[in-house]
Amino acid sequence: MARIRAVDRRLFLLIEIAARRLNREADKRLKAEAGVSAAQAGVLFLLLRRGQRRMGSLSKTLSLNPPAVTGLVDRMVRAGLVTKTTDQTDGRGAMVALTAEGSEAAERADIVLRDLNADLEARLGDEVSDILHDAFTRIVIAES
Amino acid sequence: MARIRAVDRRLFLLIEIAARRLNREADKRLKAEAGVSAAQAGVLFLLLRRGQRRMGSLSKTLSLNPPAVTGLVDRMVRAGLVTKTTDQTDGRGAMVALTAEGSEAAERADIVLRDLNADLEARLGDEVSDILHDAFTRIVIAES
DNA sequence: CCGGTTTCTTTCGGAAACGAACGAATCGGC
DNA sequence: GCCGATTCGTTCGTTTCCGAAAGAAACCGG
Repeated sequence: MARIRAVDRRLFLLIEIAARRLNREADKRLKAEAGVSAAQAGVLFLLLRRGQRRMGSLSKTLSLNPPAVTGLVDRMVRAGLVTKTTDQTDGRGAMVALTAEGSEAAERADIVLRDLNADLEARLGDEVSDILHDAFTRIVIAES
Repeated sequence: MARIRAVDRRLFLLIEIAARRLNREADKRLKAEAGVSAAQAGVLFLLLRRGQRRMGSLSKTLSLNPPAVTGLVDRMVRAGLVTKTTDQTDGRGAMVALTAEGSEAAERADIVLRDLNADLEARLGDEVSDILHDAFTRIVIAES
């Protein structure tokens, strides 16, 4: 409790700490139950829901700098989760798609994410969850 | 907007993306106006408010793993912002304290943080800010 | 059809974070 | 007083992310 008061009235710092905790918890569970990291799960989730996507699209959707996407996808290719090929309609673009193995991992990750989400929302309560959802959606949309 | 729907109903992913955005924005402003990174600002803020602290205390308060604190503080020592000495009362402990230069940087960082906080709260509104504050405090406290 | 611009991605160097494993110092039971 | 257990911090190797700059491909005005 005393620990909290130290960052009291700095919502910004509080969000960083909370995000770190949530990410650590999610990463641990995802690695144990789906065999992928939290960052990789974000990519898998998108590909599962929206189909194959270009690097730039992943970068924008996940709000990651292009170099971060390059590294992340490269490790996923090495792990056999996705393939990276040249976009047929635009030779500059690189298209990322799930492999069979990647699809299975994505399904498992999806279950874990759903579970984590349920836990989190249960901890917060429905009303607060909705407000948080709106607030963060606004932050993510803002100046995009 | 379409971009948001992709992570819709995954509060967890939304928080991660939002935290990344906020951190990137804060890091840029802190580097420009206070000459320190966002991670360093967190340490400076704590030392300014609570006085010298041991590594383990920083680790717990900021919810960072011990190795992360070692690296962070080492870079800050190299930058002349803090000193690291052996705790007099316990030879195992390492005490971290602000230098004169560090104090000045901490004051500047504090101003920037206050500013960022005001921006964020203005964007969210008072009521939502309070709810968010409570919610994240609960997350940070939980199972600590 | 061709040089310049724009768009997309990668390379580079560094900061920040993690888990696992290790060494040093203290503490506690005997 | 001593020795095992605990606590504290660091080292190691890896992942994830950033900004800046370079490289490659497509587009476009003349």
